[in-house]
Amino acid sequence: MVKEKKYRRGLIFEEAARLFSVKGYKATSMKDIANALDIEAASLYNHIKSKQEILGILLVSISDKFHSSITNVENSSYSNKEKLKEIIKIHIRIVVENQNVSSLILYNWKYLEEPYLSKYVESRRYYLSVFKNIVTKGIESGELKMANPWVTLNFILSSLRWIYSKDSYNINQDINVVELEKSILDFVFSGIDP
Amino acid sequence: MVKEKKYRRGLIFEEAARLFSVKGYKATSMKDIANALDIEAASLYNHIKSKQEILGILLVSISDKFHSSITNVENSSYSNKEKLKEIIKIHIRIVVENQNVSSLILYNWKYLEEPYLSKYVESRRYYLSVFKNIVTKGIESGELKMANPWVTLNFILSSLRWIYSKDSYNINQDINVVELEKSILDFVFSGIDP
DNA sequence: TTATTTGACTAATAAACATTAGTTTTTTTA
DNA sequence: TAAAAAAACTAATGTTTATTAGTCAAATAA
Repeated sequence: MVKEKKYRRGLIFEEAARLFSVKGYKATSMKDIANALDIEAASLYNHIKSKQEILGILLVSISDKFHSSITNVENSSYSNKEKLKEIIKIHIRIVVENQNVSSLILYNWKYLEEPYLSKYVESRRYYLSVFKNIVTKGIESGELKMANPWVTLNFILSSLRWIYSKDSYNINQDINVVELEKSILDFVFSGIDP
Repeated sequence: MVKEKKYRRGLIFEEAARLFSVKGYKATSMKDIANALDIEAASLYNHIKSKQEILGILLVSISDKFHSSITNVENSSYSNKEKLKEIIKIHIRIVVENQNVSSLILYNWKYLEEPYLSKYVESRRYYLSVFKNIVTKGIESGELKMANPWVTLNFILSSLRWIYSKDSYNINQDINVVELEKSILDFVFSGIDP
């Protein structure tokens, strides 16, 4: 054995996440992952059950983070508007701190199979329903602009999408996370008009 | 020959675009496309050169639409703010009218190979640079909120992303294109605050 | 009607793929 | 130092993949 034992499995997940994120799940072969770790493809199976298991565990882990964070906010005593701000901030943090895994949410969750698929879809559905609920109540109470809640929800979530990709945003380069949060919150709440 | 001759090639592109959009380029096999058209996979090659050619032509065609639309706006005599509004409107129209092909822009352009890749990347680069230029000038002239032009650009473009996907937005169901344009412009310019 | 073109077919190929089985080497533990 | 466990290896499997070659039938043009 050349590499330290304990972290082997973790390294596989890390490297797989990076490759899935760059090339996509389907375009990443077991050989690609193995090469990146300087071992043979077959050796991966001493640590993991299947390629599908890697994707499944990665996506369930990240959706758990979103799940628990929105539950915390929902159970807080904030106003709807404050809840929304908090959700957006935490959303940004989770994505920035788990860039490779997070980006799988945008596209590669498609390639999940059972039982991971059901778990993931349910977790996502829950997140969206709590999010939408807060938006709806915010609109009803006049804290947010009168508009279609579905469109509002999609606008907010969608406007966060660019932070998922490394080409359009590099954390260590242009702007830090705090500034990023501030800019995005400002845009989402008051738009680009001066 | 059972099917009408003239439209065969067009139908292949149409069906491929639909499948690429739903399953992804890598996960769509030539057999999938052929099955959807009730022919054998090998028969496709009487009409097209390769799977890669299909993706290439689809993506070049849509990026040409974006290219020419932004050139038209850039050459107009509108103010920067009006230009921006116009770009957003046209962007929405193009996506709504070419949903399957447009959605390939978000992810599947990754699978382009040369010479399509270079053409596509250059066209995209041009679009972004003109867009950013208008944003930058808008900020400098005080027509837009003082902020990082790069962040502003990404916020705007990103906030349009949800209209690419059919699950989150169905044209014939909830809301029509004109309403959609109105809502999005309102959110982008003045945010969700009342 | 005949000749030509178009578009379907079958069959075959070579490469890439995820995964299994069995073996050997390396590391850790007792 | 010996035994146990962990993790690498080689070899092989069956499947799926895009694509080519060659053939044949139907539609169109002469």
